[in-house]
Amino acid sequence: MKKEQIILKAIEILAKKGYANTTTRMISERAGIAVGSLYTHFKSKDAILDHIFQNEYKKRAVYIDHLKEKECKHIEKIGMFLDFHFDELGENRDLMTVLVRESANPELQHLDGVKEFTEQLPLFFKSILEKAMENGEIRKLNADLTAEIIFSTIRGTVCGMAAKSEIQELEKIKKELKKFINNAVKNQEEFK
Amino acid sequence: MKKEQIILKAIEILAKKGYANTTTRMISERAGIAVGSLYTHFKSKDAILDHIFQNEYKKRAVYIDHLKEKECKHIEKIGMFLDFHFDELGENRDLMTVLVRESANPELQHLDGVKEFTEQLPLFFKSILEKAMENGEIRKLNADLTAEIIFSTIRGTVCGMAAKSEIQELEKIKKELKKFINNAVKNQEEFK
Amino acid sequence: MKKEQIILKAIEILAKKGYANTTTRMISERAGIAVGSLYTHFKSKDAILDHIFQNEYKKRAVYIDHLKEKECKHIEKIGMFLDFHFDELGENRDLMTVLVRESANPELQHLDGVKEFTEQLPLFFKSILEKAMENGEIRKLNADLTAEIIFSTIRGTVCGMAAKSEIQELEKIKKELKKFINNAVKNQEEFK
Amino acid sequence: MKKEQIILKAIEILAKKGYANTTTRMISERAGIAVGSLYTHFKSKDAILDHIFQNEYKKRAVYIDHLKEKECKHIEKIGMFLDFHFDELGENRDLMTVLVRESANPELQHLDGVKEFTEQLPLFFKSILEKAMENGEIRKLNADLTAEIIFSTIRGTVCGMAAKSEIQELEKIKKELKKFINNAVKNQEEFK
DNA sequence: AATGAATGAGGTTTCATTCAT
DNA sequence: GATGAATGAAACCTCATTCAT
Repeated sequence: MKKEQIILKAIEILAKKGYANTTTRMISERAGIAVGSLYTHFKSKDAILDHIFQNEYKKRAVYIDHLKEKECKHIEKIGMFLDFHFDELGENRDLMTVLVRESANPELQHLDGVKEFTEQLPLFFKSILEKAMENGEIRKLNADLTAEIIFSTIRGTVCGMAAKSEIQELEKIKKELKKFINNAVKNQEEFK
Repeated sequence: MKKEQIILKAIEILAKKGYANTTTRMISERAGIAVGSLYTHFKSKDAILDHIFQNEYKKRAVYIDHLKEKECKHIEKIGMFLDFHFDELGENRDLMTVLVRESANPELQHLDGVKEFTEQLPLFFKSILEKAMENGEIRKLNADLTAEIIFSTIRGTVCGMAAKSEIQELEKIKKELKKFINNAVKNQEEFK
Repeated sequence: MKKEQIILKAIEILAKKGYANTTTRMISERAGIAVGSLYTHFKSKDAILDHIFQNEYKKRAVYIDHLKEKECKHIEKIGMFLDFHFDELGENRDLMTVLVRESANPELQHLDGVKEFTEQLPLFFKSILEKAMENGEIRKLNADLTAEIIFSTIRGTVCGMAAKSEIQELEKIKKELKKFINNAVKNQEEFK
Repeated sequence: MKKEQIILKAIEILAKKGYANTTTRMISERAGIAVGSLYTHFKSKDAILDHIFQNEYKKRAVYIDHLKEKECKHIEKIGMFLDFHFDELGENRDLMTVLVRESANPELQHLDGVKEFTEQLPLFFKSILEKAMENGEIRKLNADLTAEIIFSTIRGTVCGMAAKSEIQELEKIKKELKKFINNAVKNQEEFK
């Protein structure tokens, strides 16, 4: 599908240059089409980014629904979500860079896809944290804030670090990050 | 000093619009001077941002030097640095938003100030973590990666959350974040 | 006939937006066909307008021929022509708006249909005026100029006013305009 | 004044090509400046036309105020206004062409200058016609409609004819048009 | 005949930077 | 030092037209 082909090439450039420094001409050239042809597939430059975020949000929403029904400790689900996230990262580093960077771009908060992505995912973390607290799996904490912190930690880590690293490093980073978050929230009492 | 006046006003706009969507005209108007006058104080638009980052990096470097000589548990120093960071945030929210957002902007990585800011601070965390590990204050961890994770966590949290919140919320966020990081790195053994 | 269907829909849009602001896509969408299909019926966008003008010119030419053979005062023929014109206006307001507006568009003067429409109709008025003068039906006047004035008056009135008015107003406008023109040209002597 | 220089050159092109077919580049080139410089003087392409109409409306409004205070037959004032109009036409044919043509352009009706021009002038004719009727200077007629007809007649005549004619013809056209309008409205009774 | 994705020239507008005053 | 009009490259987007299906 041509539309997806454009998205793929757009992500490459967006990852490297950032949204504001990516021109429609760059995208069209990389995609091997005329500038005008971009507009037969997307209403505007914005719409390309929106499409990317919508897509990725949907993927995550589906996975989260799947997680919700899983029978395991709630807190493990955050680890699983991290796995999912890092798998994606392994497969498409540029995509993650774009998601992470532009989701913090103030000029793009009007896009539905971006809004969903930045608002819904923390809500997921929050609900997991709340259930894990009820179950005594983790220490008492402010679910709202901590959910945002986790979201931010993941976002920041991916942006600042993972994007620059070699593939073989990813596994190490993931392990470190999981341990980091796990310790951060876990119920210290059970060690006593 | 006129130069500092420009910086102050520039930060206000940069925080709200992002670097790419901030024009030199906006800055000059807000600063109450002519566009041309910007260029008697700064070589270019870039240079304004560079100046901001240089400034802030120096402030942190000074504080870090001061911390290094302090006699206390190494791990407490991260907490202190967080305090310092959040005090700044309380005083100048816009500034923090700019630092955090633009330090992740790929188009600005050529600026000396930005480079120092993003490279040197993790090095500081790393050195603290290493010493704290030697001292048995914290669990064994990959100092490199964890330093980056902490940097990213702070960066992400400020950008995604602190910037939007009311002042009275800041204290709560800071406490939550300190506990989060503290737990994440601390030596679980001591609970046994 | 498909061709006429396209014309009909094109007129609707042309009336509302003007030629330059009417796109081939708009026309094709309104006509319920693909853009490409426009070009199986018409050589170009221009050609659509040309076809409209050709059509309407022919209608008028036929009516004028019919008038020429009529046995009545010459000057009454202008009134009759006005009736014919306003009947058309009553039936298809959009069409009249297009004819009137685009016949004054300098970028369309190269179209045969447009040229005929703007050049031939005044000639008709002129010939009537000349005969009416010979017959002493009207005052002495410059037939050339007055013919143009009448044409312009009709054109201007339709464009500026008739197009905006309610249907029930049309009759009033027509009466007023006929009286206006009639008085303007009539032989004052006969009142003495 | 540079702004007026741009207007002058813009009018030349607008007269020849029409608004939609006049590009900002054409205007800037003819005015001997860079494209971007247009925008230091005008907010947009629209604004150039608006400026033209505002200007001309003001000129007419001033003259009309002057006419109102004149002591003479009301109906003579329309003749005077025609004189004023044709004097302008003699001095700047292109300007008149633009005023006349674009005042009928549906895509420009949102401009304040255009609105004033097309709405206020007929109101002036109307008020003259009403007073002239009270005074028995002219026959009984619908002042509203006739005012519009006169406005349209002038507009149409200028556009369709005067714009194309040689200067020496103008005087003839003006005389013919004055007589035309005069007869059209005058009180036939006085001839009895 | 009908389609509609693809084209690319060309439209309007923005903006960092310069320079004569 | 300060000014702000002028610059022109480059941004996003439109649209009449074509052509493979």
